[in-house]
Amino acid sequence: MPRITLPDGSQRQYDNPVSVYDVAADIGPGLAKATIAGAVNGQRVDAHELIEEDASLVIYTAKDEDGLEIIRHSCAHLLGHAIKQLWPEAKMAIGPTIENGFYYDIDLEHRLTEEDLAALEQRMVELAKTDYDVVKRKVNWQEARDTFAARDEPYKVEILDRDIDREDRPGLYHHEEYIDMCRGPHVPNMRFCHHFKLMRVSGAYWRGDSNNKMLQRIYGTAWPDKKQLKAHLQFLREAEKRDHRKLAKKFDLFHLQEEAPGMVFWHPKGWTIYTELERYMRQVQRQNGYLEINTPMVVDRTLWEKSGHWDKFRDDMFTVESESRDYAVKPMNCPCHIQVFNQGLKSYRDLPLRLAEFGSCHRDEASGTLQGLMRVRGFVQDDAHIFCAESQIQSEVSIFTDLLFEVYKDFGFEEVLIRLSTRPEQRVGSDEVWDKAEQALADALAAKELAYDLLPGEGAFYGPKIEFSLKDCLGRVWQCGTIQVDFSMPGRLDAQYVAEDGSRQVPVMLHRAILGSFERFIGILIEHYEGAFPAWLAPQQAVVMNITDNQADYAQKVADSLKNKGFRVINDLRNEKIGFKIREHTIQKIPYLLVVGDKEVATQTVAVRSRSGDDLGSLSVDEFAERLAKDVQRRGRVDFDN
RNA sequence: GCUCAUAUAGCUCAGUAGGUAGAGCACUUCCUUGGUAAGGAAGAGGUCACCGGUUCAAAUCCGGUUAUGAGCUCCA
Repeated sequence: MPRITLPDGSQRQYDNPVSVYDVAADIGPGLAKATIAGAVNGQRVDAHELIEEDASLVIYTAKDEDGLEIIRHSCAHLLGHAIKQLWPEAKMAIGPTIENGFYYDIDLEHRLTEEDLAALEQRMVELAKTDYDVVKRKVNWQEARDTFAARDEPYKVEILDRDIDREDRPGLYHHEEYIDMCRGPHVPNMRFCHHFKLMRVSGAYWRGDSNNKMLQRIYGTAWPDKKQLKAHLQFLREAEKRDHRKLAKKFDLFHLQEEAPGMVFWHPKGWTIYTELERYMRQVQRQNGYLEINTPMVVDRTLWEKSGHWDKFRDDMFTVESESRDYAVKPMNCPCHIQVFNQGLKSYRDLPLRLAEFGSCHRDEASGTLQGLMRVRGFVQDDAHIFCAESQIQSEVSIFTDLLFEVYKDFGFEEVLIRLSTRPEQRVGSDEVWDKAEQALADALAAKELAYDLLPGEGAFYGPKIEFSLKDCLGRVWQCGTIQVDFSMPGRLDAQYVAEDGSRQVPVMLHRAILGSFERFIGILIEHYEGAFPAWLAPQQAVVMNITDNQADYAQKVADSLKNKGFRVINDLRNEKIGFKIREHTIQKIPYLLVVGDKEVATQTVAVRSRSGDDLGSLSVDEFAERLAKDVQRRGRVDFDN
């Protein structure tokens, strides 16, 4: 006699066990029809699973996040159903949901082409159109294994053998003749899976291990209705236009070329953004107790051996040889910073000592990992190392976190993902030391009440880290800021200080960066602003345009006067119509367009237009300069120009 | 590094079934001096990524290399 409590607090009493679907039908036929699955006492279950005891129940429809995820998961099964019809020899691996969709990894000799993908999608459409019922059967472990062994599905058998307890009762979902194994829940009927699209095929290692066979991964996106599917595809098309590599060409910011893969040729406009960013970071660091240094780019191999980097990263380091000595181009700055720390005897009074460097680093990243500005081989970190006593860790982490968010605010970033990465398998330092380091970071985050994800095993080899990540135009996550506790390297490289009691102590080192690298951060910024940089970063802040040759001298004078005030101003005195010039510079997203005709010459003003097309009226040059100065001062904190 | 795809003028792209390359924009020159998103005309510009093979003949077919893109692995 189960008593069912619904989310609104109402209760329903039944004489016999009921399914989620039964309760939905009891509430109304519309809800019954829309029911995908449910949650009984917080546990997700299939629509037809029976509830025997008193329970709370949430009913999922396509409108719920959970319902949508189930739809996506079932689309993966649908893909499996279609694959096995078209390529019966395909071996099915796993088919989970991901953001916006799903994928299925399959082992298939035949290489799937674009046309195959279209044919596969077509078959999925046909299968889904029949609105067949999905039937779940819970079986014992042996029956599940026999089922997949009989169907020649070695990956499913391996999953059962390795990952599923012999006492478990795996769920077998029957999609007509196709059977998939899944914890579920899944949709009760394929009518929920009508709005999907297969996106691409790529390689993926079985169990995510590059020593294993590479399977073919088929990606799809799925939505509750046609409208949302269309909207998503539209979003992808729009995102493509914001791609920083595309915008870099459009705005002439930088280029990459074959002779220097993963290394950036900055053009004047891109380099202006870079140097303004650097100037800003230098100011931030000076105001926050950092001392800027600079260290060599090419350093003897023995230092890297001592630091431990040679052991772990030698394949990814560029090396050079000179007069029978081996050097490495520095892949990171920390060992060099310790060399600076080690000069002269340090006292506890010197701590925390914050050494900063815009450190140029090179890493010989695997060719397949390179990606525009986001993943490069040559880059500059806004790096700093804080040498401190153990007792100072938490406050330093805390101060740093505040500073990072202050900086990110200046760019208007709203979504920052925070993650705590803990000890990896290959590491240096004792477990005791790792315990302390991980605790220190967790405590600092807790004290700030910052929400974060835990990434076990993802830490650096010398210590755990907090990562602060931003998203690109497609929602891909890129680590930018970081702070890492390191109890190991200072000791390995003989750093010490004299403590209050006169004893020699090894300092703790905090590795930290706010932007991460200028390259990646600028890549993110280009996409974030879609090329419409706020005035303080805009390569060109204003353009002066004359209407006819008559005003050329005055236009030149206006531009010169603004340049003398320190602004980045260009003039456009070409023999073109004003509409043409406005169009060009609007497309180039220069914040301010200054038009001068006879009227402006007579009144000694400029007619100001914003890149968003607003007429800001006639201003004297001084008035305009004041306005621009204000914009520069407030940086990106306010979205002032839209 | 692995899987798949791509590589044609400065940019965006076309080039059907192998017969030594086209468009638009940009560029140069000339005309036009025009008040807020494209005025007109003419001209110049390419060893079709690179190396090799097949062929009478290769941008086109085949093999390799490099780079790029998507994803996987990696990421100090």
